[in-house]
Amino acid sequence: MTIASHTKIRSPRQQVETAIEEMIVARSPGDRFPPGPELAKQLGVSRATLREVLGAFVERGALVRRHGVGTFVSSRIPVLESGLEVLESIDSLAQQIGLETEMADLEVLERTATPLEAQGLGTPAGKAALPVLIVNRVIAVAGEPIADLRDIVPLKYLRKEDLDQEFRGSILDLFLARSSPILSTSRTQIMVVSATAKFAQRLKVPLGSALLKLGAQLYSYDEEIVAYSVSYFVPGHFNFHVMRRVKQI
Amino acid sequence: MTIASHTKIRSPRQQVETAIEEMIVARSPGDRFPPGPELAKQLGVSRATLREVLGAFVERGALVRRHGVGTFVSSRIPVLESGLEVLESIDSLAQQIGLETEMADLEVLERTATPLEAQGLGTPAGKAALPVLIVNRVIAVAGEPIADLRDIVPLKYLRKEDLDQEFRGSILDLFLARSSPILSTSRTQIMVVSATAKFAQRLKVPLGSALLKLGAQLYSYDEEIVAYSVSYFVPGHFNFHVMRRVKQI
DNA sequence: TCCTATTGACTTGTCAGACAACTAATTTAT
DNA sequence: ATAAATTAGTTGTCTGACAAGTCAATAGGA
Repeated sequence: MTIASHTKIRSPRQQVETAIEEMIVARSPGDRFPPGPELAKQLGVSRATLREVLGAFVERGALVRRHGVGTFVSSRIPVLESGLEVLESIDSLAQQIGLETEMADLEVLERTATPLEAQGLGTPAGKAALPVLIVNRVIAVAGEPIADLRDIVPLKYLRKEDLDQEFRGSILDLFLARSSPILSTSRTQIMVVSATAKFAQRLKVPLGSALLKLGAQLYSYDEEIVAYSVSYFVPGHFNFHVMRRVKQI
Repeated sequence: MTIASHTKIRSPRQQVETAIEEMIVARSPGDRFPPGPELAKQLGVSRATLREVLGAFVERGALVRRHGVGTFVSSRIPVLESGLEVLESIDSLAQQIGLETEMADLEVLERTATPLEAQGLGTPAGKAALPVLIVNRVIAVAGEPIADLRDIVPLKYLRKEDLDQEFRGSILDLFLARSSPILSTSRTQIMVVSATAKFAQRLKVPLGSALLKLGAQLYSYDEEIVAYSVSYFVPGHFNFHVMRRVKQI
């Protein structure tokens, strides 16, 4: 048994993924990519592996491949990975566009989940009461509230003690930093609601004004729901968008 | 030169794609997929091609692959392809869940685009006036309005004469049926607005109530914007959701 | 008996090299 | 000049093989 190095072992696939991503951001929309065989050699990887990775970027809409012609950077992506299809914390989103966020009204408590919360966590109804950690807070920029976030996490995955003084308000970032549980995807429902008295007060908006509500189940790599989060956004501060592919017939 | 058959030539990739899709819907979440080599032989295709297609489904979150273990149907997809990441017309969406839709207040006109519309179509400002076709209508179910749709299409791609008596209200479906232009993706902005007097009247909702607004650029295969559409949805009739992948660090 | 290695079968991940299919520009023939 | 044929370059697909990971069964030691 050799002494394990502390550098993470990254599979060829992962290496190529980040390399391609860097190549894309370094190029302008419409630019040509090096031909497959050449790029594969350059990255020290087989063409098959390279093709699998390129295919993923095509699927995401970042690259366009044309049979017999070439591979090109898509001309319709202003900034890579800024859409809703990638799950990132509000903090890192704000950081990318150079915003300083503040956290207000933080509230952390442990209790049993309400039926609605249990449903959001995918627990079959009628089961024993599920103990959860509730993290509630308001995100503000320059003193102006822009979002109200509530995370519901089964105690199995996170306890009150795990939140140290440095807690910046993002359960997602916490999980990613601990790398346990390992996260994979999130299923996010998109809704609109009118501000109730409670939210009107917390977000400093008129009663009954329109809010964007996102409800998200966070899935671990082994397909467990590790968190259910509900967010309310004040319009105008974030630009959410989604790349949708057309269902060919 | 042989006489061309009227059956569309489908590449191995496309054939495998539909085959896999059928396999997924025929299975239950968590079910095991046949091992790669076996499935490849069964579909009459090489394992490399199969892997590329499977990778696309993994990227979409419909399948999960585990090194050394197997490939499984994702347990987090209730119905395949019902999320926002796939662009389908309201009609086909409604049809899938067994709803009969009606079209009301249809309005079709040709004029030049307003600056805002031109911007939505990606035309550089200050250019010559862009002639467009405007298609406006309300979608209703059982007499109850659920959405207000407006499509803005440059006359280059669609003229008033192209809309026959059978026009069902969906520009998307029309383009798909004509298969010209060939569509690829759509970039959709997600917003919330309060109903103005105009929309309150058209959608029969209280003035100032919350509406979900989607603004979408429709891209052709050669990356031209062929339509800009703005939709207003009355809450509660559609469940929009998005699968978001977690950005690993 | 119980616990711990080891083995082996199975599956996905990666590799190498080759050829087919397609596109666009160039060249040739009419 | 126009149209057809050629050619170079690129993506699409195929074949067969081996590496790497997982898991259960088995053998060995306490």
